[in-house]
Amino acid sequence: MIVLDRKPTITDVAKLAGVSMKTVSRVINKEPNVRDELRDRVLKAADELGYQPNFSARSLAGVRSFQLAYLFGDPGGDYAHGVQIGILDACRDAGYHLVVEQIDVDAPDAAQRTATLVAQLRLDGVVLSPPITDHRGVLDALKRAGVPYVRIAPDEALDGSPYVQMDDAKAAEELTHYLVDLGHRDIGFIKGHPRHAAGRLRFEGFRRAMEARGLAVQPSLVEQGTFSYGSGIDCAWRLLRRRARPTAIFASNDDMAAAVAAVAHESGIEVPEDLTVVGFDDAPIAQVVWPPLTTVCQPIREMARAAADLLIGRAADKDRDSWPDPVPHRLLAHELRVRRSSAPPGERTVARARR
Amino acid sequence: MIVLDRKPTITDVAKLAGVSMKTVSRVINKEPNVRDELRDRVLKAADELGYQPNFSARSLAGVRSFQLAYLFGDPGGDYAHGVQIGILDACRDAGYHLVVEQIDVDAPDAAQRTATLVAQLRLDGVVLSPPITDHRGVLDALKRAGVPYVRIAPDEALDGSPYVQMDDAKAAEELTHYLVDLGHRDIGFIKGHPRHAAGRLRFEGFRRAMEARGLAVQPSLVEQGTFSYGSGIDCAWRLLRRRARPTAIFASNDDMAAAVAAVAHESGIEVPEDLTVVGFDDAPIAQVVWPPLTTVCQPIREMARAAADLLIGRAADKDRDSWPDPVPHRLLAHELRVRRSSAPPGERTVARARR
DNA sequence: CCCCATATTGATAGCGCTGCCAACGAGCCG
DNA sequence: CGGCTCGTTGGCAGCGCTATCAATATGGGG
Repeated sequence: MIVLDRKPTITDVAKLAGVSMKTVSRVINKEPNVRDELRDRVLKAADELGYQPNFSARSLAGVRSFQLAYLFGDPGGDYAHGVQIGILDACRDAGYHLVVEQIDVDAPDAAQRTATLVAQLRLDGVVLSPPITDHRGVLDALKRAGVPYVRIAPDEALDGSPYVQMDDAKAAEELTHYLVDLGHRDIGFIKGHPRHAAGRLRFEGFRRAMEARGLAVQPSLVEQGTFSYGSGIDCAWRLLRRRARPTAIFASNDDMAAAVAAVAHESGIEVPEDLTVVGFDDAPIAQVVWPPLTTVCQPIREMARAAADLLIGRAADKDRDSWPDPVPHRLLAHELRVRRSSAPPGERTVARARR
Repeated sequence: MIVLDRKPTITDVAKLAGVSMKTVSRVINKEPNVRDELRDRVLKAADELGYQPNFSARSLAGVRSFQLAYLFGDPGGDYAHGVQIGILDACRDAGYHLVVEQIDVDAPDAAQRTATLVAQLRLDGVVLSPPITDHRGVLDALKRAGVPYVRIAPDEALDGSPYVQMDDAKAAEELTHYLVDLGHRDIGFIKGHPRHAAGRLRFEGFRRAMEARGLAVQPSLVEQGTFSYGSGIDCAWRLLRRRARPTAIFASNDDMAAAVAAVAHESGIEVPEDLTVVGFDDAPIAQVVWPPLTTVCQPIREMARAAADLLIGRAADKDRDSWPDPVPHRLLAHELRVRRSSAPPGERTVARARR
């Protein structure tokens, strides 16, 4: 181990290894056409000096920056945090760094903020998650700047950019079939935020499954939520104080399902004895409320990882200035998680619902 | 608005404004000693071109990078997310960017990962939150690299670096006094992770308050948790199946308090009628369990903001290569949040506890 | 045995910006 | 009025790296 009075540069490594700077650069960047002997010498020299490339210089001089950015909207979310962890997994493996930025979807300057970000930082790619994944202005700013981006769980998939998603509709179908198989007929549904694709798709899956079983979706049992716990509380009250109360409630996410459980509890309705409650996402809250929620596990972390990997892979593929055709996308598998918030409807509750 | 066929550079702005690059640089960086007239001309030119400085070039050429990093350990946490939002608030205002990195405290390469990070990226500062805020190896790596850092809620405050915290002990004292004032005498306590300062301080505050009121801390009513929901479950079981059950339980954070509420519920013990449960932090979970938890609001976001502001302020203060004396630190105010999980002990429960 | 395609290596010119220092004028003191 | 400081502006080197292209070596076909 050799210690310099300053951070070692590529020049130091080159001198020590007795090769040119360019050869060192080739080795560091794993470029081909370097003899094994030289490669070893360079690697050894770099190791002895504890050399680490300077990312600012790299991105200034070259076409790659080894930097991704993650734009998220929701300042509160487990969701955003999960996505971030997934991206970081990918970055760690690829030697990338991650810059994060929080952008309020409803702020008028969302697009401007995005434009500024990509103008100041050379980025190899940007990952977007809902709700900004569907923000026109943000997408346009990215497109104009020529920065590749991948959308997670996008609304209109067809903006020509790659995306990563799970099959929300199919998962909702499966969950609904599960409820019907338990014996539920009068199933309440709490929709998600109208602007989120996931919300629409989950309802669509529910609708399809009900239809497939010859059951009607009763409009009076469908409430419009926004994915927030608070909206779940409101919807739950409306649903539970009907005289013909449903025997099961399908909430479009776990936050709202947790809210339903809370309202039920407060109303003296036992879950799952008097009411089955199911959620969606398998968020942390699902295992922390009483009873733990039956839900669908959304592979957030894996989706985010896949998104970042697409970006990193593309950046590695030099001299490409557009995505391959067809545009890459990934569909990740979900999984039904049956916990204690679901059970067959009791006699009592069926009678009440039928009344 | 003038459009070039490439991103405008400082040279473009200089030409348009009819001044030297250096003057543009001065204006962009808000340096003094530029005549107002020139400043206006430069600003106007920059605006017309839509000029944005290139951060890579800035950090390569200069001594500032306008970049902070946030190192966090816990991959699951609301806490880490809250801190991040606070840092982003500060960054947004100061025109900084934030790089994030997740480092497992227990991984043997934590220090190495930190060293690599700071060797690759020129950083104006690093924010640390528990538990890595107390990781010796990480702190040493930062010190060796000469990168300023601020610790949030540090354990041993005296490593000579600035820190931001709340008064955990005092808050715990207040919460305990509140419980005693309600009439509770037999109060169970669930400690936090032994390696976290916050855990120790909260217990210390509890102990002091009990002593001040002439009450004994019963060792049999003190359990060691780890801040996790799961550990809360275990501790709650142990506490609640004693024949002399406490009338109140003080959990060192909200996750564990939520666990206590869940166990109580499962055991047929009503909260708060049969058992008062209080937590700490005012995490999202506190308002999402039933009943909502009485807790102490920890100003995470503000603490993080303050930490980032210290770093940014120091970076702005050119040619300083160490912190001013005395080393800056901030103590932020907490607040008691009384919700529905706490009530005076009922006759029945007092009788049982006394038995 | 020569020529050209291919593999391997090096020299050099910047990338866009800031640090340093020189240049210049104005104001001030003695 | 000389010599000084201070405020203001510009010139230029160079941060650490990669892209480009030239230079050289290697090998096969004609």
